[in-house]
Amino acid sequence: MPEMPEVEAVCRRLRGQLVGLRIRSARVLRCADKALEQAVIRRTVTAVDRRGKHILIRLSGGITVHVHLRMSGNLFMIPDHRLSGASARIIVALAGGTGLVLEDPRALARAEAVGTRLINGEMEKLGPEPLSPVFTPDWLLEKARGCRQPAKLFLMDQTKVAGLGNIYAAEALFQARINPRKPMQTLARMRVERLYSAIVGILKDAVQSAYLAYSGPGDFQEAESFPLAVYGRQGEPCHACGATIRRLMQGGRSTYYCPGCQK
DNA sequence: AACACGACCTGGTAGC
DNA sequence: TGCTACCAGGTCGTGT
Repeated sequence: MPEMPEVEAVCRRLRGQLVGLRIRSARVLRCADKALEQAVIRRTVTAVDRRGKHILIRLSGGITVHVHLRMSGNLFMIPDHRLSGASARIIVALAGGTGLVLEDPRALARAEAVGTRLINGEMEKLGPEPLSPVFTPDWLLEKARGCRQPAKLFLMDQTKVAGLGNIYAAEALFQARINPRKPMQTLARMRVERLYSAIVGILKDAVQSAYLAYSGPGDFQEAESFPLAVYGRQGEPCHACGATIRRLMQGGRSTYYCPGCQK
């Protein structure tokens, strides 16, 4: 479910509530190896970082809890660690009695306790953060050169740009008026620049709205107040040109696009 | 190298 | 109502 903006909202919220707290105990029900319980006990949370869609909870002693929410995961604090919900997969009891919960009805989320240096090395394999200065039109242009990948799959590829998922990739392509099937190498410079602007613009807005809407528990769908131009709208008219929004399959996922606007 | 596809999981919903 | 089929914001491993 969550893409970068939702993961960012999760991290910002956790950062304020979790940093400085000591872990009393942890209970792994699913989604992680049992070894995590012993790896985190009696350690203190020093920071909460994000890289792409990955959440990195830094602990004292050079340990990081690496969490990926995948499709339906959520991570939030509860006032009492004994009162977690039905789909709680990992429950961490903190000093003061509060709790940190990894919740995921589908149990596809994953967590692991690893060495901080090791996981930082792994994260280097990801593409740049789209809202960081490293991500530039030239960088995108360079990556697009000689790349035969369809534009949609390129945007979903976390080693190209970190954090875009199925929704925002589709929305960015719509805004840039690029057909999702178009191979990256065939895009003229101007269109790549337009794509760059669309990615940055959409993610900035989405981060803002995800942060304002996100309250911890509950799901992101309800919290989603970001206006979607094409995603999930197949059969409906395009707001820009009136053509019917279509759905196609790419890499086993649905892609939504406007055949009138996106050439 | 570049793709397709199944696996991992459960829940919601549309259609009969 | 109750069943089935399909769909879901992600990633990985395997096979062609």
